Amino acid sequence: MEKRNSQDRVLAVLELFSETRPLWTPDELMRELGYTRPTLYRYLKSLRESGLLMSVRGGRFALGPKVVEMDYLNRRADPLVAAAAPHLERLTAAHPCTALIVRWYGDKMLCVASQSSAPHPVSSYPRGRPMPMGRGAIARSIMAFLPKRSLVPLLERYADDLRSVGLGATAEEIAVVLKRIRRAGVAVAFGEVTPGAIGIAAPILDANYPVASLCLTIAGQHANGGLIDRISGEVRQTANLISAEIFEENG
Amino acid sequence: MEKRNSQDRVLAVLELFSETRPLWTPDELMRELGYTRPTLYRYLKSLRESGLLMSVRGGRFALGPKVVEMDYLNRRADPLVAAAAPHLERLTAAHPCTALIVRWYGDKMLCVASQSSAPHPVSSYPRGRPMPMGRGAIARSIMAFLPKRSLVPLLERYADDLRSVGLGATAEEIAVVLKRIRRAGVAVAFGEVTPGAIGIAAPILDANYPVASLCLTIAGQHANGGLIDRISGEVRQTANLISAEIFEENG
DNA sequence: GACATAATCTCACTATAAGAGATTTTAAAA
DNA sequence: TTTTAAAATCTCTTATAGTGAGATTATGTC
Repeated sequence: MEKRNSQDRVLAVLELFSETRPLWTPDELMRELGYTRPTLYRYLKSLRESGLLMSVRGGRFALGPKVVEMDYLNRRADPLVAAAAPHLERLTAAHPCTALIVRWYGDKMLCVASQSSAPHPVSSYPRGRPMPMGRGAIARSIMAFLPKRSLVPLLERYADDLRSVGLGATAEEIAVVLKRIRRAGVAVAFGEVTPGAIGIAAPILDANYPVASLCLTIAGQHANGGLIDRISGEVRQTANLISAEIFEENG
Repeated sequence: MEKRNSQDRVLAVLELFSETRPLWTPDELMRELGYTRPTLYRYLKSLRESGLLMSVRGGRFALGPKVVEMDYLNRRADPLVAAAAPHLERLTAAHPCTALIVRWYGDKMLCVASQSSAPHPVSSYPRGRPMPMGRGAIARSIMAFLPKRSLVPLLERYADDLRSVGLGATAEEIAVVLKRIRRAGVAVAFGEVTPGAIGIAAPILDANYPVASLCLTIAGQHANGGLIDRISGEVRQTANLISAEIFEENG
């Protein structure tokens, strides 16, 4: 891997922790990162002392309590979470549904706020869990607004998923679909993430860049075309309100 | 402040974010940390690119989405959270109460898991929010087991709080109370954190060091001496089970 | 007590970080 | 639109720290 400065090297340790691999031994970290033993132990010492990592049984490391505290601070401070809360309240009062705010960062999407008025809400993607990028309304509502330079690598990476949900077989076909979504200002997906559910999502934009998406999920069995159209309008409008409130001047 | 290595200097930026001050401008960060402008901007660039910080309106920074994702990973990976879950389930089924696991790290306590069977549970201390150190059963259950070297600075720092809840007026008096708690293996507090509530807490120990506490909170109006004694026994026993399961060999 | 592994230390060498000051970019005001 | 101010980045010299090989210590197991 290319040479990096020291601060990036220590932060790179944190990048390794994932859902499929939440625990690491020092030897594994050394091998994966290419660091020597003294270097890695110096970084682990700093990360442990700051609370970002903690030791767990078997000589392994996990993300630590500082992370738990910082997430609490983020929940409290994120203007997007604050601005969205009354809108989620209103939308879930108006329809039996789940309403989510999903942030797009780096190349991941994750839910940062949600409310539900559905009878038995079960969230496969609770706050913080990265969502699948190649499928669903949320992903498409974001992709539709990404600049080409960011979009092209994503389309390549998720080509199989995009093909398998019937979005298109070629880059040209996919581009056509995304253009249509951009014009509509909203994306709709049927059962792509959660079987039997309809997702309706619109992007939240900061200077035309999609930083997040607002999504409503409803049960397929209750839906007809008219309802979907109405909810689509509300979702688009609400996403625009949130965008204006946070990211436009004099908002 | 004393000289620190680069990795600690960059992590020190993250330390500044707190509940009372969740947003910072670069100028404020420079002043508080004593860093020059180019140095701080280099650190901010790394932290922003890793997702640990994000820009919000008005040229300020907040903790970013990476923190939200890492908290999710911590919830999934923390063996304490996993080991405690069935016990919290059992305890909240047996009594109308709120049951919590609170981790002790650095000099802070924060809730990492909770369940409630109380009729109207309202948590003043949701996951991640630091809890007051000078008052309540949880704090005392932890303090009672801290080594003297860690305990003495804490007693000094929270002397006023400790006095105002009637624990003792002098270090000697407080030491007597903490010794009694250590012998009992459990601490009980009446209305010190949440008015009208009784807290009953026992430490979770790793090699005799208190890394966490298990606490049950019940409504004061339902309690009598016999119930408190019974719940105290269950809390102590459950905390010991959890300690054994996670921190003792062949657990 | 012996042995193996985990973790830390030492120090010479190498590389990078820091920061003063300059420059560029961005935002705001006129 | 222009001007001004502030935010942010860049350059480059100097100073400092980081790296890692190998040694040593600490810890755990048999």
